[in-house]
Amino acid sequence: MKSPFYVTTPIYYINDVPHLGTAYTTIAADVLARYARLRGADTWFLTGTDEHGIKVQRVAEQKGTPPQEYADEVSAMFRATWPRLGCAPDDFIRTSEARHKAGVQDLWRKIRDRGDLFLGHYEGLYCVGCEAYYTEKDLKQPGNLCPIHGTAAETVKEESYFFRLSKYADRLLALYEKNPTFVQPTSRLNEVKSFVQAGLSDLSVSRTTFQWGIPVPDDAKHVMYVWFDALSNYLTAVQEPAERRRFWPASVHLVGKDILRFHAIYWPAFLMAAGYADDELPKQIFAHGFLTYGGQKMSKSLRNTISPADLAESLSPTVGVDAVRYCLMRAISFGQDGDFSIDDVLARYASELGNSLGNLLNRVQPFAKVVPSKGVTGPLEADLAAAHAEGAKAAAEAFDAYNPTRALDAIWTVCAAANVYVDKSAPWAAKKRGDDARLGTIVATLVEELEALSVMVAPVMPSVAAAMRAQLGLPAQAGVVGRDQWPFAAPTRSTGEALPGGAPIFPRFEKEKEQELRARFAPPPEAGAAPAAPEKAKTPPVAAPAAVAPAADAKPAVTYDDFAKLELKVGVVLSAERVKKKDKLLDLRVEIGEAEPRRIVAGIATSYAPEALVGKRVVVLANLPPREFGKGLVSQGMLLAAEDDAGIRLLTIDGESGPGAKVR
RNA sequence: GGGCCUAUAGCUCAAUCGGUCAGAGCCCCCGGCUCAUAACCGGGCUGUUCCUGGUUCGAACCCAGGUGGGCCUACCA
Repeated sequence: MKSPFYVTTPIYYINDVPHLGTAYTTIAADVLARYARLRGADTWFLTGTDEHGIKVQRVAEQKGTPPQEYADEVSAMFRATWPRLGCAPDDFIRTSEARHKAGVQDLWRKIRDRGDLFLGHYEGLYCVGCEAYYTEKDLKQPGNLCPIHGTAAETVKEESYFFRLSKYADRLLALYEKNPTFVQPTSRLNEVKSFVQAGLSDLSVSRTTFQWGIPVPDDAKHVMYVWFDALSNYLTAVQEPAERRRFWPASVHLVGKDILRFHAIYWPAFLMAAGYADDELPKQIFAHGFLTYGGQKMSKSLRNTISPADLAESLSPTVGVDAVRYCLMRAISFGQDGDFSIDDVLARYASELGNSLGNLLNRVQPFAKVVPSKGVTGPLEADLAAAHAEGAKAAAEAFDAYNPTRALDAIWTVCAAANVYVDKSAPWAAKKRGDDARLGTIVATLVEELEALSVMVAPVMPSVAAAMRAQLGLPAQAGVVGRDQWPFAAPTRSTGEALPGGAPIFPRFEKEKEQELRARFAPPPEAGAAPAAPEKAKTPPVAAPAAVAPAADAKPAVTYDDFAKLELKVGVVLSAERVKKKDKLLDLRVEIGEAEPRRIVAGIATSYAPEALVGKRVVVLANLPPREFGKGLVSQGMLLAAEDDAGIRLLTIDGESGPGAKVR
């Protein structure tokens, strides 16, 4: 019997909603789990939600609900999404559950008792009003102002527990050396290695500044910080009941490449520190790539428009989910970045699913209502059997290597061979000349091949597999531990069994429907042009903006002479373009009445589309020293603008004051 | 700017160790078939494998530099 197979997705942070990226990971995990079951492995598939932290606590407060209640709500939404995508996790863990809390605290104690957790101080920029740390990025510059309170964040030292990560660098490197497939794909392992080789610093793993988290054992004023809490889920989910412990260690943690570091470095280090031996560590971390949709990278705005579950349901209430799963697994080489689009879905639906697989099933139906007697086989049957054997083996090897893309490729090669077989064997000719024995052999052969295909397709397209089997008069198939059901050779059918047949599984779309789908799921026009995302505005800040608390924000008085030092001028924007790799910056040419227009780089791309700026009259601070942004990008001045939570608004001129007019 | 990844046919992507691998599917064209969802089968078409240099008997593959793209991070005068 195969050893147990335990596959996980990351637990998803409930600050976000399920989107294409999370769907991709979860579907991939589901595919691997279904495949493992088919092969007879004792299989466990885990997903869940990550629910603690300051962000969740704050959103809950703003809604006036207890964090647990808010978490219940969002977590339920995640849980409800997976069946809509054909995913059937065996367990769904939430970090706010008692079993998780107990498990994490247990892990904490083990590490503490072995001496790798120690009390120290965490230093960061802290807003008193929020009772929270921010990075400089989160704060408004200059001055590190809190976006909510408008007050300056202070550098504060806080008591914090630290994990002695630095101690594990050598053992981690040894692990990677000994087990080169620990991180997949291989190119990712190199990344991880070089990160570890560069040196690891100890990790702050607790906070005292918020309460929505898991209390540190014997020091309840501390709450565990994100990664310690979150990563542990893989372990805590298989602690109770005790028989579930057979699944540890995990066979593979599926993760996006953005969180690889945490899984490939922190997680094994935590486990090592808790006393786990190398063979008790997860066997593999598999980092998949990122998806773009229609060539565009995923963004907040896109997440809201492209819901894979909606796409699936619009496509077809019966097989839409399978079609989406198929396309995600087929079109995107697992482990690499890839693109997903409605055009691709429609093309593959028509060609690979409808014409190749679906139509094959229909080609058999007119010839028999029951499974005929198979009779003597010839070279054509041998060819098909050979193609089948090769394809089935290749597909299994690909699935074993967590490469569903290649597995599907191999399966479709078999499908093509079956179509060739129909052509060459020409059952219609046998029928015409009344050769029932030959016709029977051909139909029986095809029925058996179709059964094999229904099995091989099942991990990716479970409902299509079921529909195929129903038309072939076969019972639904289910995984049985210890029984390998992979069809290395096509199975045999008993003569006389019913072939119920049925309507095409992948009916062609009407032109109108296709157009409608294309329109509805077209990638949205270039994102980022919209002024101040309304999405953000719907979460009003707790306190009123800066004006209410002028004292906190006030600067020391200046003299008129100080003010007079500023050279402020009216400028007209001649051109504006985005700056590559710098999302927030726009590169502007502004005419301010000098010989040459000024080049000004302004951090306003989040609030202004470049096109909208051309011709605008703005106020320019003209006597600042040039500021270097790298790569020859030099700003010769700055634009005056007002800024609050709603975004950035440029100061402009009431009337026609020409370029160069002095502002005072 | 720092780190990492990536670039192959019009499109989406393959090519285990550098050596009959420059390939598949889609699109398009031609032919065949008629069981089937105007489906299927056969044939044809398109390549300076991003650029430049290097290593080698031999490079899509290795090395150096450059360019385009992506991700993380930084930037917000």
